Amino acid sequence: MSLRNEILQVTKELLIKEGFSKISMRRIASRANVTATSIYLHFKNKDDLLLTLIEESIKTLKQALQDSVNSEYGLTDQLRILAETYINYALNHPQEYEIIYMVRPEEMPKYPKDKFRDVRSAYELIADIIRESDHHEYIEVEDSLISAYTFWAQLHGVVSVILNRRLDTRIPQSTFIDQSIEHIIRGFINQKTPA
Amino acid sequence: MSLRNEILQVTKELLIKEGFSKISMRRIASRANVTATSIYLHFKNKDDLLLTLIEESIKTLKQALQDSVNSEYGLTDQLRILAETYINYALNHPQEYEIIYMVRPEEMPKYPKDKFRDVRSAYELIADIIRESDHHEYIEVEDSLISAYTFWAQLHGVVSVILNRRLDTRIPQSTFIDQSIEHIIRGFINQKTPA
Amino acid sequence: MSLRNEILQVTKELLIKEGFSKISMRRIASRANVTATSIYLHFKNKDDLLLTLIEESIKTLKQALQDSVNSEYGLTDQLRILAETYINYALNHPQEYEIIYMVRPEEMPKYPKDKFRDVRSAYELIADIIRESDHHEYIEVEDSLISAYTFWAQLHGVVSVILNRRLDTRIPQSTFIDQSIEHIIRGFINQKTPA
Amino acid sequence: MSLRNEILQVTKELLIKEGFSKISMRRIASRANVTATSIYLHFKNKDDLLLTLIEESIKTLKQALQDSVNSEYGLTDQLRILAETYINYALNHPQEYEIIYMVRPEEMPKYPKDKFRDVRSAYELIADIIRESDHHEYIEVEDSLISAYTFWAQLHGVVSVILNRRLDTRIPQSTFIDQSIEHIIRGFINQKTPA
DNA sequence: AATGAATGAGGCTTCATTCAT
DNA sequence: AATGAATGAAGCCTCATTCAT
Repeated sequence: MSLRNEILQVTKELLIKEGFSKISMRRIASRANVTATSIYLHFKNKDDLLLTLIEESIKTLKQALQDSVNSEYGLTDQLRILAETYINYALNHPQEYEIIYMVRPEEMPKYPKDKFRDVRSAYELIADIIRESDHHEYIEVEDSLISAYTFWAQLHGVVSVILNRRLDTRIPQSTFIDQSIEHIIRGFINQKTPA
Repeated sequence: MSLRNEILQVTKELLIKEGFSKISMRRIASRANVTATSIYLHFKNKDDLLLTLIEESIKTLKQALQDSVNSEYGLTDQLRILAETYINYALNHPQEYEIIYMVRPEEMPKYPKDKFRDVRSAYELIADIIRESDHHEYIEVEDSLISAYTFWAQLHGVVSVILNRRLDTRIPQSTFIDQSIEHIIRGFINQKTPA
Repeated sequence: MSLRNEILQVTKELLIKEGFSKISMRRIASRANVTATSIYLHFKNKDDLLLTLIEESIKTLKQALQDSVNSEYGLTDQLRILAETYINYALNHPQEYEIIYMVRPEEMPKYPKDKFRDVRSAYELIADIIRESDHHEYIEVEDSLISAYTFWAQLHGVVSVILNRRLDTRIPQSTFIDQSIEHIIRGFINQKTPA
Repeated sequence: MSLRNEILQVTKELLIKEGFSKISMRRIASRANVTATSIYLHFKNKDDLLLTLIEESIKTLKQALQDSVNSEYGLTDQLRILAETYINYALNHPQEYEIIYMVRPEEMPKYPKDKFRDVRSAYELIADIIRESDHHEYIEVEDSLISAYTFWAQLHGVVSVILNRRLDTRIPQSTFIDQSIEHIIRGFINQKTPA
């Protein structure tokens, strides 16, 4: 593995293990068995390194979602698969997920706006799926973009609770996930609350 | 305002404006127009200061939720009101919310376990409401605790998206909130996904 | 006990328990259950407090030595009793001993010269005893002052080793003391090294 | 001179000139005309710096003692030479001596046990010499280890008095040393105190 | 491509002391 | 006689970064 990639990898690990505030050039360097100075041969500065990380992470999440799209699924199945994909990605790549969604913009100096736009395009993907669905009879879609965000927000909530270790220890994680997905999907079905 | 309160206030502001990692005793002191040393007259150390903040924030959130409980409501109404209360609290007290739920445990050295338990008791409140409801015919409650966490996770997702400024600028915040609550409540109604 | 005495007592305890460098006005105050400010009501400043401590400690050591002098003893017995008294005092009042002899003058800002002179008068006491002794046949006393210092130096060495916890744990302290006193006394007996 | 050595040297000087409690990273740096940060390029932290100093000092003392051992000497001569070597070392390397014996363990956080053992091995050296001597008829050696400690304690006392500047100014230092060595050696000769 | 040395800023914390009450 | 609030200096240490090699 090239040093550049090693640095990126190490940084991801540090991020998830010790949190954003504990990331330092020295720590990264030490983990990668190089001098802090060496990092500057591959990245302009700390911001550059972190932004590179963000970019790459966004790319892999988008790819994972796109790979789970199949026009042959019905809408419900498609949403369920998207939800599962999303949650799986987040739990299997907590570092990347952390970087994309859980690091507050304020902590990221000079986080450029076009990166944000890049992240948003992931929701467009979900919005497209909902919009293009044939199954309008089943679903509430006054506005597919809002629905996409609603869908995502709920998924993000589920993931956050787990990644932040706020889930009650008495609850098995898989049960929580299954039931959450069930709730989320059901919320999208076009049935008004019974009178 | 007493200096103690001023320090707490300033810290909250710093937290929301610049993020957790930018909080420092010097910065807090400077904002409060005192020497860093003076903070130690009111708090044992940085942890003590942050934990005080956490404790107080948890208290106010729990109070807000408790105040919104009324046994005369039907379950749906009660859940809706809880959801609204929760989201309103988070948006009106972003600093407090941030402290309670969005700061990663890793960033909080020695975050004591009993504080965690304190936070959890807020979910128990929700769990109790679901459990004690008369309206079992309407709701899926195989396990009220899991349901409470699911409910909370979804609310947390909605709040996170907004507080983290990840909501698409084309979407009005209030519309997003209303629709999200609708989805969440609907997900709890006892209707299986149509075959 | 008056607060003034309480402060002196607490300071002595701190000195022996935590070492000179750990003594601080705040720590002293906290141990005495008063505010740091209160110390300044009884002592001009930290130096004043420490010097008071020194003065009082010197006084008690001198008194102990003087009390162990009895003109009816023979020289050897008198020296042995002085040695025992000295070592006992040091071990029973380690704080005072520490203050008098083991704190380096450099650590004690503005340690006044007349205080040093006061300490020295303790050796004069020993010197006097040696000088006035009838038993010149037994002892090497070309210069009683030097002898007094030699005597003291050896006692001090014994005490230092114990107080500094440098004595090998395999050696019982009492055995070490007994044997040391034996050696010291014997060194004073007027017998040339066998050819 | 390398900065590392310069730092060690400067620290030794500070120790003897201002005392242990006045040693600070800033002061050391300032004396060495570098930033405090630079010290950390050569030593992990303050303890590491001090322990390095200790280790090196112990090594040189042990070497000096070992070099003065010669199996051709008689015991008395050997002890006298050891005593002279010891005192000479202490007076010529006061900083090192200070570090090894006069700094209280309490002041030295995390002073590792194996370092203590290292120091002790110096006494074992003396104990060995006494034990292996042919001249048992002349000497009291119920327990050579205790004798070694007694011997050392007395030497240490002599050195302490001088290094702590407690020797009466009327007494020439060399006279004091000569006479002290005489006393110490004589104390070891196998003659009971006359009845 | 990589390093070692260095720095200035800033992190948390404790210090002795003063001042108004 | 005692306190609480406050300060400026200093303690140890880590940071991101630069520069010469």
